[in-house]
Amino acid sequence: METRTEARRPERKLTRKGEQTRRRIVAAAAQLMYERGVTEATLEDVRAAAGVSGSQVYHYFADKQELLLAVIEYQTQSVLDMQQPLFADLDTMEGLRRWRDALVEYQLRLQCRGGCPIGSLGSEVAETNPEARLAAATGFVRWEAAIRSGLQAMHDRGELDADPEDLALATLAALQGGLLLTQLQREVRPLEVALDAMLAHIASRRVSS
Amino acid sequence: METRTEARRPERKLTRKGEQTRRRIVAAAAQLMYERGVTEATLEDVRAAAGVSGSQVYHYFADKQELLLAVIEYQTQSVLDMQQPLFADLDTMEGLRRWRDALVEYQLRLQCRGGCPIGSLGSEVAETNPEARLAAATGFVRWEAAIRSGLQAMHDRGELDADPEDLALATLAALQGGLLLTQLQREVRPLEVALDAMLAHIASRRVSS
DNA sequence: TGAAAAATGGGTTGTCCAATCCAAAATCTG
DNA sequence: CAGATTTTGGATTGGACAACCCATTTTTCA
Repeated sequence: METRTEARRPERKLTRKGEQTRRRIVAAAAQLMYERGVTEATLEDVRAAAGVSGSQVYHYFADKQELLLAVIEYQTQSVLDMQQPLFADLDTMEGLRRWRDALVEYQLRLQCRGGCPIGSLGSEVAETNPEARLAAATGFVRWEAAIRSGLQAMHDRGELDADPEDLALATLAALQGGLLLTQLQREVRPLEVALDAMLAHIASRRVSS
Repeated sequence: METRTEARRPERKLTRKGEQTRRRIVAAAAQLMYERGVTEATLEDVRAAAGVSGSQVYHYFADKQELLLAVIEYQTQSVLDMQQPLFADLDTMEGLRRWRDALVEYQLRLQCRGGCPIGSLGSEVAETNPEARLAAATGFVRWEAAIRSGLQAMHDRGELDADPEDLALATLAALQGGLLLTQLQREVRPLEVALDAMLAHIASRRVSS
């Protein structure tokens, strides 16, 4: 797969059916790339998993690269959607703790497999695919913004004596590192202690008014 | 590349020259796999980069999998060797800070490219290659142990009111997450704030005797 | 020093996979 | 409903790459 630097081709108009088929392909590709990595997920696998035939994939995507970019956006949206209900409460320690618990719980359900969908993709493409690297980086920027907004609210209420931007970025880093180690060790403990340490750090910066 | 679960073949005896050639192959493979990822680093590339010809690679390694395992061990050793001088001082806040500075400095020199050699390999192979996943996990266990021993010394002196094992694991997680985000964003800030937050957390658990 | 073992060179094979093509069926739109 | 457009099916091609083979040269060591 070559890295393309050209502009995205103009979106063709899709019928309802076409839209559905496209969606199915992206979802199947996302799943396979998550399970096996980008290079090991062949378009033949994607074709079969999506239940489409022959040239379908190339009818909706110029090449594997374009499909990959769609998958990165799809995974970013999925990850954010899943946490959406929890983001609203990240302006209290209780909310942060519920968020932490949910992340740990989720990894347990997955038996510590898979890691972070964005992080895994990002790591794989970072050095060989500038466009995809940027897409993953953008996903993380959105994720970080969601975390920051809770901490910012805490800060605005005068309850936090630290830069919310730094704290949010550090928290996301701890989460990513925790997920990676959890994935490799097949134990949730790395994720738990990483998040706990970061929450303790945040708590220690709280102002007892 | 298929995942082999069989036992390692008995090491053949190597001459001095053979030893050197093997080393060159592993070093070249490590570099290429670091730059391009495992699947994109072809054995033809490795052959050329190592300056060996034709069947050399298969003379020293049964298949790509065996070479990959050798590379993971090689990278683990490299990473630990590079930090060795700093590990000894991880029992003081000053030592921890010097370690932090060195890691940040190193990423700056690399222009934030490449990420962590072990983490990148680990992430790529985690879900498709149990043996390689285990090798990467083992590398991290060794790394964690090196960090822990400093914190353990602090704890043993009664200067640290926290579990050194948890702190070491959390610190490694923050480091890994920081490296990943730094690699994707091409800025050192994620690594800086992740490590700073963790050092601040450790400092906050210090006992002012 | 000479036979055995190890190292090297280069060619070959079979498979897998991204990408392309052409024609047929379904769907939309005036 | 009819012509245009979109969607689908299946077959094919061309290239890349892991893995294998055998002959030749170099090194070891008895």
